[in-house]
Amino acid sequence: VTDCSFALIDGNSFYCSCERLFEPKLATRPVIVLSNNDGCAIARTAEAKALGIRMGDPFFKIRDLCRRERVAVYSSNYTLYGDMSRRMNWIYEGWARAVETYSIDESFLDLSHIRPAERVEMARDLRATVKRWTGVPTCVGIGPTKTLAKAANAMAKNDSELGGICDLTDPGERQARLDRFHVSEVWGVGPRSWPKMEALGVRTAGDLVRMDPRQIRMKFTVVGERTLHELRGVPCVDLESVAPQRKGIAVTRSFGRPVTTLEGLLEAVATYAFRAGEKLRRHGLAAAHLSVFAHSNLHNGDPHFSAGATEDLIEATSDGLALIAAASRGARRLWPPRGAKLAKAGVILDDLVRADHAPAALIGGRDREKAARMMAAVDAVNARFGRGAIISAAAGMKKPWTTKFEMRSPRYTTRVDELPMARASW
DNA sequence: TCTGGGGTCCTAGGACCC
DNA sequence: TCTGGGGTCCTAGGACCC
Repeated sequence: VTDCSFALIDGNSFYCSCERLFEPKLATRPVIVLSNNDGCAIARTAEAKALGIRMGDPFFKIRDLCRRERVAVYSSNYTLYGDMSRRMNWIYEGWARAVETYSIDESFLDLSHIRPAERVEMARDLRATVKRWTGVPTCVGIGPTKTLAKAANAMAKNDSELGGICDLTDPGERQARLDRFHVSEVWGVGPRSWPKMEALGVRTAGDLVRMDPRQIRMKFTVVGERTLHELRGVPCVDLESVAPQRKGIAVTRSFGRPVTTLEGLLEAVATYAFRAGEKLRRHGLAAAHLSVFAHSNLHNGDPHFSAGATEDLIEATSDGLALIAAASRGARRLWPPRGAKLAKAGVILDDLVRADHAPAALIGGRDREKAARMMAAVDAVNARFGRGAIISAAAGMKKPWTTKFEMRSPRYTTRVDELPMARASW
């Protein structure tokens, strides 16, 4: 085994940090960012956490607290976060032998080419550069496996004395720290597993390291066994510098207002299907199956309804209009909702194939050339004038059901008409 | 009393991640 | 009034093949 080394670098309270970039006066104020539909808190700064705001807290339950404590509240601005993420990854490429973009705010770096004694110094430079070039504060975890790098990253976050960097390369220090690291914080050990682990006497990551791999495999399958070996420093999970081909694409949204009519549902699924088509085309893929689902509010005691329908496409396609047609068929099949009000719907594409490998239907297919030319034109116009410049009429014009984003910041870095304004006086 | 031995594919459900 | 939106992988069991 060669001397592997990975780093996990991530943005601190990433969405909140992105919002702070263009509102410097928020630097010391608590900030939170809400999920789609302004539903729950999904990102909180340290100041917001200190006020007791938890991950996933419904906004309507903490609204008063936020007003009282002058918490800055934002809707999600994925365009901004995605662009900042792209900039950060571009920086990482210059430091690492290979980079795996793991999520919008986390990347694994392959540091095997850097001598062990120099890795922390390098991490310091990287953090400083990311801060200087993007403004986003980060933490770095270093270890001989991805699972250890991930744990190290969490340790760097939790222990302010570490200065944002934790290195678990040294076996002695590693063991000491793993013994103080609760097993529920380990990457791959979820809320279903850790109570079962505690029942086996496993409380910390260090306890897990000392277990018999065969016993862990029996109770937690190979997934659990891999985690154990990774914590021992034996790499079982490779760095994926090339993103594997997508297996499915979903566009699902809660409604800003409940939907009670078939027309409303048809507009919504047409909107989602069209958007799903855009994602397909950006990846050069086509879908052979399309599913539609809709359900009522699952939290508030309203009459319950939940249904889905899957449509076969005659041939795998990325044509937005063909997807809308299939989504409409699906929506009509699951209608009516038996008196329930619909709170959410979605479109899911499965069985994705590369568009240039998609077999053509012998009978009943469309004119694929023509459809492809039209979609290319639509994509070009929307790229230039903004998404939604051209839509399908089936998506509707008024859209009373549209998901709420009532506190969204401008798309500062990607839209000319939303550029930040600087004023100077002298 | 006793009923083969090897496969593949698909699906649903569970668990996990951010 | 009000509670997110994406993904992945593994396993067991059923259906089927020769």
